[in-house]
Amino acid sequence: MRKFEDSLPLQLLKAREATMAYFRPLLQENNITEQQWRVLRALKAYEELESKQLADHCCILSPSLTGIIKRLEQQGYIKRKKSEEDQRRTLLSLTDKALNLFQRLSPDVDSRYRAFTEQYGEEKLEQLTRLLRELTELDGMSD
Amino acid sequence: MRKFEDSLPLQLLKAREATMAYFRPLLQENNITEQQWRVLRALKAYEELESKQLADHCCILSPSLTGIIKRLEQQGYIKRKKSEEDQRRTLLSLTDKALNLFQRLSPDVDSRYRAFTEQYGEEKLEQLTRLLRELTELDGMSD
DNA sequence: ATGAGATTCTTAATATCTAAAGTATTTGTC
DNA sequence: GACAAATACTTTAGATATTAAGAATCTCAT
Repeated sequence: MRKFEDSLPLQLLKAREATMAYFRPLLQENNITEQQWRVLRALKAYEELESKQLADHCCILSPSLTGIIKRLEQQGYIKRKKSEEDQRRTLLSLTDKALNLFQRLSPDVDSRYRAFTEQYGEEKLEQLTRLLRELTELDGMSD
Repeated sequence: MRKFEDSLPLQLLKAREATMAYFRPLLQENNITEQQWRVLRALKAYEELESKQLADHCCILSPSLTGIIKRLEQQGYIKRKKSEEDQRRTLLSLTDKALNLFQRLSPDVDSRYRAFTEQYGEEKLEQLTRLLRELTELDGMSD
């Protein structure tokens, strides 16, 4: 069996931690969790999404998302409405408060991202991104 | 700000999911969680560890590890003893039951790992490993 | 029109994450 | 040798992950 430290899942976990180290302080200062931030960013990118689609984009399971949505709604960052055509569906979108948050944080996010890119190397980042995409597209055993 | 799908943390998360997809079924069949498996593997590699060291190796925070240890102990996979020199320290190691588990699962783990390597490509895996290591060693903002 | 099956979302139960506080033990200093 | 600071671990509280089950709604063949 592979040596413990050579485990690919563990390496990916550590790499993710190292990357998040650049952004976590900013999120904490603004009382936003990592998952909340992921949800907000997805909604910013797609304007309006159903809960299921949002879960897929964010890699968060529906039951987890239910709670995250509830708390984000209480904090006034997102709003929900029932779909007209299909009463099962819930449509989610950002509030002005959330849009303001992005306005306020974007510069800092960008500068932290630049700091990371400079330290790691732009070329290596592109290579890494390509390798990760190819890995993700494998998905040879998805249920 | 970077496009949502281009977020490196998200890419790393998805890549980890894709990788785990190869091994998760095996763990589930044996009623072992992902974190438990990580802890068991670390203890197999290092024979005997203090709780703190184990937490570092596994990328699990101490408070989480406390519960994981407790459940693994109840299931008879690990044993603990107090250090003689320093009564604060807890020394952890695997039981025979855990060693048997490895004997039983290793062939399956290996074959799943080979399946993954063949599909992804050995050369790409080495490249990826190198890039991930360099990323992890950055750690330019760790507290 | 209707009932079986599918789809969307939620609830429930248990495990884990995270930050903060608490406990026990040890170390360094005076 | 007493005592403040450091260390190892646990506990607590709130948020999230995971699986299974439940509730509401929709689809479709009959």
